[in-house]
Amino acid sequence: MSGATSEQAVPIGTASRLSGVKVPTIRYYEEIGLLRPPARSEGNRRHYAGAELRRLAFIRHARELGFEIEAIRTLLALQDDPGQPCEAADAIARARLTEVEARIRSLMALRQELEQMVASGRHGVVGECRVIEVLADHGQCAHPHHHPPAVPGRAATAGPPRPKGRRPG
Amino acid sequence: MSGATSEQAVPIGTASRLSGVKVPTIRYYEEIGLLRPPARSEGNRRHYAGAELRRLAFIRHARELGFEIEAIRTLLALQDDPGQPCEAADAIARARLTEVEARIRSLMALRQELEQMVASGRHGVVGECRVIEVLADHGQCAHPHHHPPAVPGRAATAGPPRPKGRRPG
DNA sequence: CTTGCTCCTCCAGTCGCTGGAGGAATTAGC
DNA sequence: GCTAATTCCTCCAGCGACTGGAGGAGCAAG
Repeated sequence: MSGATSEQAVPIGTASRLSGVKVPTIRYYEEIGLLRPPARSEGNRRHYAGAELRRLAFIRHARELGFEIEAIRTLLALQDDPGQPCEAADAIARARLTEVEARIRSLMALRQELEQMVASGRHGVVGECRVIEVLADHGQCAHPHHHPPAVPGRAATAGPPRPKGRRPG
Repeated sequence: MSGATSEQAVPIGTASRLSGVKVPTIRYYEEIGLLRPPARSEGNRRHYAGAELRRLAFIRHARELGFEIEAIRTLLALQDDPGQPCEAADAIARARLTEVEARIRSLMALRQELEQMVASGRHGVVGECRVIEVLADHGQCAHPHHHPPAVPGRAATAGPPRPKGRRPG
């Protein structure tokens, strides 16, 4: 909207360089409907102009912050319709913040355990290796960072490590 | 090694409950060679005894700590051979610790940005929504948490968000 | 003896890309 | 004008680490 110097359309490679999003990823975003199909040249090449480039930068930034594709889809829809109430966008961001906070807590617990593992200094052989030992015996963990994996009689049916997909941020 | 009360073989469902690893996941571990194929009953059912159950617990714990399958493969091989030097295991654990530390730093930067996004209080419409605004304009980020996505003339060919695969810990 | 549970194998799908094959079009240099 | 290099096109398979469903066999209890 404001003073963008270059409002001309650029090919996909340039869009990639400008946004930091790889070429196949840009095409992928188009395929899944995050990015609208851009205009094509005579020779069938995609050409991206200001609006699409801004959209791409938006997506990139949101991905860096770890928003899922579906969340970004919602955010983009909201952006396209500036009269909408802002609550939905706020809610998405707050949900993401909660996730990030939980993840930080979890990682800090893991860090502590890993630190204790590697802190015991160099010892010759695996037979007396603290790393292997601690991995083999969960009871040696100082703190209950993750749910106890259940040892003796019966156990929790619930969650193994984590569900699925990657998590960028 | 020490006093395991039940040394009898159990079926896969029980092994799952004991270890906290889902049944299909146990079969998957066997398929990719992390777990050795256990003995089978007459009716072709898997039966897990002490050693395999311990191996499964080891894998589970290592996965919780975010070790990749290939790292776990190495750790298991080391465990099987207690005369080996411990360095390899230490190195794997230290590498993982470094990863976790980097991830914590990155997440804390994201948290900060997300906090700023949501901190601006409730405002009516998307048109003046800080969340959307900040996402659209990377320049509004307080700190350079992620590499600048390249705006004007030329830009970095290098890395978008993150490479691949999931990351549990 | 039937009901209901667990188990078997096989295979496709998840998420968010990534990269290769095979070919067309554009651009750069001579 | 011609060639060579680069960029682009589409299609499709693969990554990691599972997850879950279909369709069927086995087994233990009532």
